[in-house]
Amino acid sequence: MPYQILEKDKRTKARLGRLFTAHGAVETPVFMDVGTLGTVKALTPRDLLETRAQVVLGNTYHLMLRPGAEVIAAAGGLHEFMRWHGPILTDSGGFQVFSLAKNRRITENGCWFNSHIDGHEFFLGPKESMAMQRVLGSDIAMVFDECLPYPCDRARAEKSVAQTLRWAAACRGEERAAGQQVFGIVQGGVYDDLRRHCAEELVKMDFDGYAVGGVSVGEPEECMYAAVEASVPFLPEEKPRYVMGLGVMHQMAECIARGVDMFDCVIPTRIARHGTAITRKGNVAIKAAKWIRDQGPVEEGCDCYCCRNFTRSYVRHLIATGELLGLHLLTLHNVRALNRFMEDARAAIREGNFHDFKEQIRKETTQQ
RNA sequence: GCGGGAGUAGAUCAAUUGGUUAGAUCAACAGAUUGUGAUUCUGUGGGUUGCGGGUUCGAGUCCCGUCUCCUGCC
Repeated sequence: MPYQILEKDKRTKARLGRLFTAHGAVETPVFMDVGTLGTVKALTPRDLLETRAQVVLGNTYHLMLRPGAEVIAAAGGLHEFMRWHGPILTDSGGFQVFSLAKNRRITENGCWFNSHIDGHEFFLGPKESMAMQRVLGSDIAMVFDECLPYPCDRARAEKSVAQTLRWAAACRGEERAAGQQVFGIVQGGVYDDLRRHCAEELVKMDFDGYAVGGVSVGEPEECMYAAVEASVPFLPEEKPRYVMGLGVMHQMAECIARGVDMFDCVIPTRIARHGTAITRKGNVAIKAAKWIRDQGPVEEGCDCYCCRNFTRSYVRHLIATGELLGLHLLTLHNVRALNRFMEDARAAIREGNFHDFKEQIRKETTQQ
């Protein structure tokens, strides 16, 4: 039994669970850190352990180009290569079908890309993606899908969903690494019936878990929740649900309340590198002048290494001068901030007051 | 003392033979960022063109004076 539900919230659809992987159990709801190129930018695996990170993401498209399958195979897989011995989830490259849309053309069996690095042409489809994820040896592999843009007309969405389903079936039929789970991905844009259809067809293929994809691609927030509501109810209760690309606290809380267990996002690491801290009182631009002499921590009450040891004044100085330590410390904080958020969310579910927790998060992080 | 060169935004520099509202890049400040093409992107503020005269319809630009700095020569 790879997924176990420990507790269900009464007022919302929130669940407390445990996902078992080849590299350990994951307490859900969980936020997973994005480490596209085999590193969560600016952090070591030791740092990740300290922040109590549970899962790290890798990216098939990017790792396939650099360093390439042979190098990672020679290292014995991604865990060994990057020396992260906890669970790894690999994205299939489906997001790059969206984010690198200028450099690719879709065909029946997959996608021709022109490398964003040197322009050379190469092919990535369900078969190639699963082969690469097998080499990576991730605990959870994602099916190769097409992440649809927003807006997207009905005809295109229909065609794309049909193709995503064909690709999902192809991925399902591929061989896996030892102990590797595979998750399907629900697409369908803003069209509820397409979402439902996609979810139901995926469920027939019997994946280990299911993701909601194609959200947070520029649509209004209500559309995002609508897409989750149009997908999650048609997924099996006893399997983990994962909304891809979400990392804003109140948005994750809303999704947890709708029965979602897993999230990932570049937000904490990216905005850290741009000088912004995630806190329970909303985002704080640490690079702002008003902190220039501030002797308080980045976030009051935070237990991370950055907040326990350094002042806003100092971290601001590091960011302002472009010092590497600034990127490191703020990344460390932001990663810890989201892990702490999830720890509190799990505690709230356990204690039966997740609804209030969610409302409080919304109120306090979105005020002003 | 004499000759030459240079003075323009906080910094480094642009600006056609004199011609619209003196620009650019850093810096500063503000905002974005959602399965990373991201140490990124967008925006804003900022000028007595060393100073004082003159010529001209019009001067950063030409002329005179003056100050400062750099450089060469005695």
